[in-house]
Amino acid sequence: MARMPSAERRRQLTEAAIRAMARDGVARTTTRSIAAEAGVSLSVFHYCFDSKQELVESVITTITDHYVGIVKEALKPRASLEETVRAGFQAYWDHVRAHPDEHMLTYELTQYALRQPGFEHLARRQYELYGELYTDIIEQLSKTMGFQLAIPVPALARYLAAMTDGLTLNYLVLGDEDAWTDILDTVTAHIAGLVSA
Amino acid sequence: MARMPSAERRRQLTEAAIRAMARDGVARTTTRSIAAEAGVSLSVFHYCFDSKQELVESVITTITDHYVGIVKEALKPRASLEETVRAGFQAYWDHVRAHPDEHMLTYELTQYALRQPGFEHLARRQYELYGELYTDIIEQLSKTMGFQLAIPVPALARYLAAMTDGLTLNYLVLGDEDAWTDILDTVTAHIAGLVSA
DNA sequence: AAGGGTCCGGGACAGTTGACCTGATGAGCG
DNA sequence: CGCTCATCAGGTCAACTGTCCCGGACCCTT
Repeated sequence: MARMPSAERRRQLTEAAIRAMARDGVARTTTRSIAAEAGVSLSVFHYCFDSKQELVESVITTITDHYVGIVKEALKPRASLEETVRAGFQAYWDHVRAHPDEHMLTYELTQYALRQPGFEHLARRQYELYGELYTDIIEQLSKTMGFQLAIPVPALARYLAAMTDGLTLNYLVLGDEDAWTDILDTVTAHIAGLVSA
Repeated sequence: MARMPSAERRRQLTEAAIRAMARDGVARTTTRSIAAEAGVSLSVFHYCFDSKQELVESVITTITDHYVGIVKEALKPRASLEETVRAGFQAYWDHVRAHPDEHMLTYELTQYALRQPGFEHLARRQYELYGELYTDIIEQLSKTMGFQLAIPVPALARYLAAMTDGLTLNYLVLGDEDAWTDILDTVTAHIAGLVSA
């Protein structure tokens, strides 16, 4: 094995853990399978992390930040508001279809965190970041395109975050891509309707 | 312990498993803890179920049917459509607030089923039933109150199911009951707007 | 070149879990 | 009164998991 500083090894183990968890599920992912996925011995794992929980904490914060980056990336201002919203949803949706396991993992980790004593704050952080993410998007678009909202920004942000979350989970369970054109259209129209240009 | 036929004992063990899983989480629930919760010896468990998986299957179908019953119960026709929708959501929401663990369990079981080889169909069945549930509700209300829909019934049903699911999960993670008045109002208004009286 | 901190490997350990078995006891039904 | 079904206590077993220890290899500094 190539030697590398602990910090980098930690990052490598975190990435390996995400791959292993996305593939096998959180419950089936052991310290041994993570070490194997990273191509290092089990001892290295405990050299870099004091415990498995410490790694899971790293995994949760990493994948949450990653998720936020995905959504932020998806939304770029376009000609009309409706077009912007539609394209943003489409870009997000394309990512979900391309990496379903990774998105499924976010749900698993949420529940793992909620059940693990002392980890509840990580689950809350995850969903608070989702809310803040949509708050930022709304305010950014509001400045760029200029519109008034029918409801308070935090309420809209939370609604959008929750709805996107529910739609994603529903898709991950049921699949059936064709069914989503109508639904995304409905959502887009709704959002566009909530603002008055 | 009182003697009872195997079938009834199975039901009792299933209920005990739901309580134990809702309290401790699916991952921490062992055959021993379920037997203890039901107040029987571990032998009885294996007398009634060939394996733990057989019990989990029973748990998933039971809790899914239970959930469907809850939502069906929540929706009773009222004076106006908007009032009906609002009251239905409120009744459902009251149940979520009263039994958060039970609802959380439905999410855990979905993921358990998706990860357990041979159990994927149970997760799909769960979400298909959600879709059918809302389809029934829409058609029932459509007959009772008489209205036309702006989008296909299956699409609306799936959208409602997914949105409710997402809102519930968001609430279970973040809590903060006060924030939901605005959101439920928005949802209600949206649904009412999707139909033309 | 020598030393020491950093990193890595193999192996061992203790605890838990699901599954299974045995043998015995009781309750209720035909 | 049978005999079957249901229950129980107790223990065994193999597999797996997180954690830890010890020895050795590597690399940078002095």
